[in-house]
Amino acid sequence: MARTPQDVTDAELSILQVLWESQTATVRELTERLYPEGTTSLNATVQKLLERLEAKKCVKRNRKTWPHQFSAAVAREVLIARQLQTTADKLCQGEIHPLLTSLVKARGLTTEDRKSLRGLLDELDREKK
Amino acid sequence: MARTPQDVTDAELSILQVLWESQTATVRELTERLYPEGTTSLNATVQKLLERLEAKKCVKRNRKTWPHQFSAAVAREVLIARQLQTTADKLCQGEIHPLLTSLVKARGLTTEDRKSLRGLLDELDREKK
DNA sequence: CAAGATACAGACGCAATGTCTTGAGTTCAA
DNA sequence: TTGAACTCAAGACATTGCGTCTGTATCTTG
Repeated sequence: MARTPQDVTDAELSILQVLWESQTATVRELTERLYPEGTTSLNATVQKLLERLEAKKCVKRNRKTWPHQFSAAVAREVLIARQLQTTADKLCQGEIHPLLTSLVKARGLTTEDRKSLRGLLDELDREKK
Repeated sequence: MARTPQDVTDAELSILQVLWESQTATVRELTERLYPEGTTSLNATVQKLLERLEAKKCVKRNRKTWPHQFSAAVAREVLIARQLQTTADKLCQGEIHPLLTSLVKARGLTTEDRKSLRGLLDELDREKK
């Protein structure tokens, strides 16, 4: 049973989190944000993580500027959707309905939440008609 | 940035999948089911996986019988919920609403699905009044 | 008791992932 | 223009997770 590598790893995700709020950032900025007390070698760490994110097409790099400017190439929503699909594949043979049921049954769904959900469902109904 | 071990690994999950349908099984039965062509050393592999699952309280072992009988100690639904929460924690600061939105917007939601969802929401509304 | 099966403890090996080293390229002030 | 300081790039390294295997103790049955 071979192991399946992660989509986006924890350290990589922490980088994306920053990029999602900052739009754009340099290696130095990211390092300072993520490892305020860190040594300078962590610059290389961040650089490597960015390199891997770029390979996964999760980050865009602008090589025209100096230093390079990095920005997110995937929205948070995309990662969420991807992760949900992975969960569905592993635990429900790809079905997403069980996930919905689980979430709806979970505590922490406010009246507001339920209302907005209904709104979404209504929209879908109208679309598919 | 330390790595976070997985809740239930892939190989472990494959064991649970079998237990979920069989209710109960021995090491031998599990091995034959999961590795039909396998060598006998895989018995030890399965044994080890069961041992780890037991430590994680995902599997119960009946030591009164010989050979031991194993059964699942967590329902699939629990793992689903746990996994969803993990996703929410990593990507939405614990909020589950974004997950719902993502799922509802995803393709593959039939009219039936939407109807049953509404049913669930109605139930909730009645509960909370 | 002997033989065969099962249980258990520990070790092994590979791959994933976070980190670091080194050397080359780039910019800019003196 | 040259040197100092910064950045980039490629690869190596260390730790750990995880699937697998070996060896030995323990149990059951004939």
